[in-house]
Amino acid sequence: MSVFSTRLKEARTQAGLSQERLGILAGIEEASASARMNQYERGKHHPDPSMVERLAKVLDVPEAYFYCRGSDLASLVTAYHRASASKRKALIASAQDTQ
Amino acid sequence: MSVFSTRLKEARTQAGLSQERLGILAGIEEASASARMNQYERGKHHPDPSMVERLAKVLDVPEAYFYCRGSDLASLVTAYHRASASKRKALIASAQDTQ
DNA sequence: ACTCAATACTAAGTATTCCTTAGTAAAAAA
DNA sequence: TTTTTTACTAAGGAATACTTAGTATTGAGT
Repeated sequence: MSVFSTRLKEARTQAGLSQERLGILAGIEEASASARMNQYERGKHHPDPSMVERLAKVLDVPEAYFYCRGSDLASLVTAYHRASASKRKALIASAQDTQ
Repeated sequence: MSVFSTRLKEARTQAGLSQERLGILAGIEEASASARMNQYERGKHHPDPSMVERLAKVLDVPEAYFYCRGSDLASLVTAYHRASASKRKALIASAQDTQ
């Protein structure tokens, strides 16, 4: 399965949403939400950037999350996304310093 | 301009490559590398995941980099990508702990 | 086990987007 | 200024996504 599919399913199940419900919340027509979301999650098709943005918003993850290969990086970007401004600053700072 | 376009140009110029040269290094036919890369960088078209992967490899960034809205997150994921295993571990750890 | 409802999934055709071709425009180097 | 490199674009053919119309599968309730 593709990285995108894996992360999408991960975040969706975490949020406790069905494929169809997530699609509707992200603005897809009711009639096609189920099929489209399933195609994304099975890796049959890949959504365009504006759909990725809407999915990210509903799931409270940054768009970058969907493209993280390792679960370690995925958790890092999600933690950063959900963190306070001061914690974000601390993370950036420690990422910058060599060693 | 789209987030993708912005990050692509940023990493390409950082690497000191022309649009065409980057495209060729990423495996695009010489004849169409210039046009395609320009379309990506101007936001006219968006490459599929396998092309994103090849561009990321050439530019030494994680795929997620191209989808980072803020330059702060972009620098975080790039730093993580280029860091040693032990530094990665440290970043993950500090991201996990609350506060 | 059986039924009903919800959820997951799929094929096929139309709609949309991308990739290639064939160039022009702009910038940099000689 | 001329040449070369780099950036950029329109248009059509090629490939991919979206919609429709369903079929499986799972889970809850009886």
